[in-house]
Amino acid sequence: MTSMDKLDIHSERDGWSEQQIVERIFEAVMEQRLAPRTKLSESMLCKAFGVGRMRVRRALLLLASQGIVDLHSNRGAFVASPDAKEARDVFNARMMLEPSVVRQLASGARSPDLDALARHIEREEEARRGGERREAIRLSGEFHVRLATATGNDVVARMMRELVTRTSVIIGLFGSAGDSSCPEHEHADILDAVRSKDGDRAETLIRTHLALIEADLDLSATGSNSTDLATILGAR
Amino acid sequence: MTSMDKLDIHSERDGWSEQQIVERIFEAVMEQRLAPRTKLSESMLCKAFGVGRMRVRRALLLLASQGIVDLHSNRGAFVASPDAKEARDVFNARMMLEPSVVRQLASGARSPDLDALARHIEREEEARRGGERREAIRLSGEFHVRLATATGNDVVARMMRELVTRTSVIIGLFGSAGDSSCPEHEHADILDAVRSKDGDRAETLIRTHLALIEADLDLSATGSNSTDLATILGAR
DNA sequence: ATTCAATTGATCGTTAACAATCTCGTCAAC
DNA sequence: GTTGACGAGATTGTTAACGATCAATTGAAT
Repeated sequence: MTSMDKLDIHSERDGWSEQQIVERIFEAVMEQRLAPRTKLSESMLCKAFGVGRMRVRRALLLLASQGIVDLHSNRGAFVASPDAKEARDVFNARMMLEPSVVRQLASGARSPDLDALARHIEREEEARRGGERREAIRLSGEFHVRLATATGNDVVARMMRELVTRTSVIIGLFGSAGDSSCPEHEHADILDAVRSKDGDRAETLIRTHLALIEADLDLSATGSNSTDLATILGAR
Repeated sequence: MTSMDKLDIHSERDGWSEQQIVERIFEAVMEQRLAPRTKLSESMLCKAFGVGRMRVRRALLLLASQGIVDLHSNRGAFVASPDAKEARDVFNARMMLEPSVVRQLASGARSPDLDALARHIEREEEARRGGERREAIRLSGEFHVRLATATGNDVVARMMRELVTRTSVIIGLFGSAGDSSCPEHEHADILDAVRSKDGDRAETLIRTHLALIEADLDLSATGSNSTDLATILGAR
């Protein structure tokens, strides 16, 4: 139960609660259906969700506090477009957290949680085989979140959720041509290491896993801001 | 530059900006001037800061998203009162992050940053000697935040800021009689280890440092929520 | 043709009033 | 004496309208 869950659930009889709105935008960003720099106009969201401006603004403020969207005074909300440094910071933070997470899981994790992870990996590979790219991307990120939630630590779980989502934005921006979701069997390997209580191996595996994902990025490329140039010089 | 800093600064000609309000409440909580479960009524805050209800609500929502305050529908905002599990989760999260932070600093940190940390420790001991308990508590927590900011990783710095503040609340709730701020020379020792590029020692020192602080808590005590009774008795 | 300035249109930030909900004090019934 | 319901008061959630700010367009002058 993170602090967020402590917020009382508002009446949902009409429209969507703001948490649901946050969730939807969260997922859309993770699935890369909402591209960075996409404008999220208030009135647009109001109509889309059928709610008042209040809830939309609260949702946007919440998303902004998590680095998913950027707010510009009197100009509106936009899907975040992190620069190269921010990308490195996010990966660095994950490099700090995730090895400890899997090590802790290897030390002692509940079987049901591990089984759920195994099922998750199955769905993941299923989606990948089925060619459902969006679903595969989403599930691939969600796996890391589930690793964190499996520790039972809600604080860490919330942090990972935020970091993974920001990673999705980063991959969308800096991902090279190759399929951004390239874990292949890596997730399964990590889970195997956890199951055999080999903390060292699990830690090493997830380290190389993260390093691989980061290495697949082209951080020197057109930082986020150059989108401005593209927009100005190009179409529109 | 964290994502928060990307938010444009609003006009400050009248009253305080919401970020300033957040900062003030943040500090008040860290200095334990605002006790857990303290009600933060909107109208009260409006008068206190001389701003409209809008800014107060945005500030409260932001604080709620960071676990500093709890929001209850139609009842208002209250300073968070974490339970024992939440306390353990926060310390666990810090145990995951901070060793990596000091190890990274030991690997390579800029001298000016380390000098600033040294000066900070001086002010800290000065405040402790001077008997300024509040300032000592605040500086003691801020030291850990400054460690994180010294890495140059804004994402990690923001996380640490949140974790440290929540730790302040936790100490206020579960701290045993003894002075909660008992680091003595530990901060200086950690900085020494970092300066001599002894990553292993720095990691060990901060681990024991955190363990000591956590051990000083009485987590079995009357958790924050006397609602425990209701929960224990099976109410709800 | 290019540049600069003013106008226009749209969007956001703020305020004020209204409606819904909860707390607390009072009072009657058991 | 305790328990339950009830109503006044206060506080929050929501809505609607206003004012402010910024981007884009239009137009003229160089």
